[in-house]
Amino acid sequence: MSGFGPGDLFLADCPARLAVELIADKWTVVVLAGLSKGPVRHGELIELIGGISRKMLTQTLRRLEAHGLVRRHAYAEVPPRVEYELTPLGATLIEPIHTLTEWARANGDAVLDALDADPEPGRP
Amino acid sequence: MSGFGPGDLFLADCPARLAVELIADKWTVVVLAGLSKGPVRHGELIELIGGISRKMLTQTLRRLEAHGLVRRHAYAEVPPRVEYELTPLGATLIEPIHTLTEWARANGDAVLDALDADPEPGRP
DNA sequence: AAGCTAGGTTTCCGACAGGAACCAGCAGGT
DNA sequence: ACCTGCTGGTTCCTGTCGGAAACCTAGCTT
Repeated sequence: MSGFGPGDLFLADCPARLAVELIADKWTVVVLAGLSKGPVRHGELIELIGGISRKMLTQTLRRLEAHGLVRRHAYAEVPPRVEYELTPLGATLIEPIHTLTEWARANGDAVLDALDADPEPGRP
Repeated sequence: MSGFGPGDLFLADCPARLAVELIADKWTVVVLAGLSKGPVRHGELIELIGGISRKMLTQTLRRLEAHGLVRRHAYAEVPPRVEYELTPLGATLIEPIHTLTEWARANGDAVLDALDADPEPGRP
């Protein structure tokens, strides 16, 4: 059943758990996907992603930068220009994320169907 | 660079985005990993995972159940016994999650190092 | 002088995460 | 009879977080 071994399951405190919490965030995965094609500007990400506020974009990018997954490059121009790109470490995260989004693309509808069929309003 | 195509990046509203938001939650990934070995009881998950409250466990499981990824089985015994197990759909999610946790296990320390080296407290 | 640009920050408010305490319902001990 | 314990779940309360909108910087254009 392709599971995780007994002590293999990451419990509290192990670094795997921290890393999972890193990306288990509403926007992180989407932002990383947006960066996967190469350097992108702040504004480009805003309209590429759709639905994210500037505040959350900046916040997410700063956190990724602090974790060494993203590098920020600000050009001293007017109007200002800022580009973000994945670090080598960050690039290694694209593959797992890609696996995930492929699953989502394949099974998203099934999830939607279940959600649509299930809604037992009350449970005694 | 193994990216996502131009229109391939999931934007708002596509089902992939919804599915990603499904699992982009603090506990969902960990709970699914905990279920990957077969039927597990509520209390077992509590102590297996460590750090999750009963409330959040129940909440997460209910949501996964509503999305068709988990099935709940309550035995009419005393003391009560409730087991949770993955549905076939839910089982298909284990592989992507496994890819993710493998990445986490391999790169968790690098992330920790970056986090530890970076902390530029203030940016003007 | 007013307005545009692009990235970022601040302010405010509603929603939610999370811990602690409580509940149901019956078995077994005293 | 009474009390206590086991297990899963729910309610209450509070700290934190997400999101919208306004404001900021700093130069160039009108």
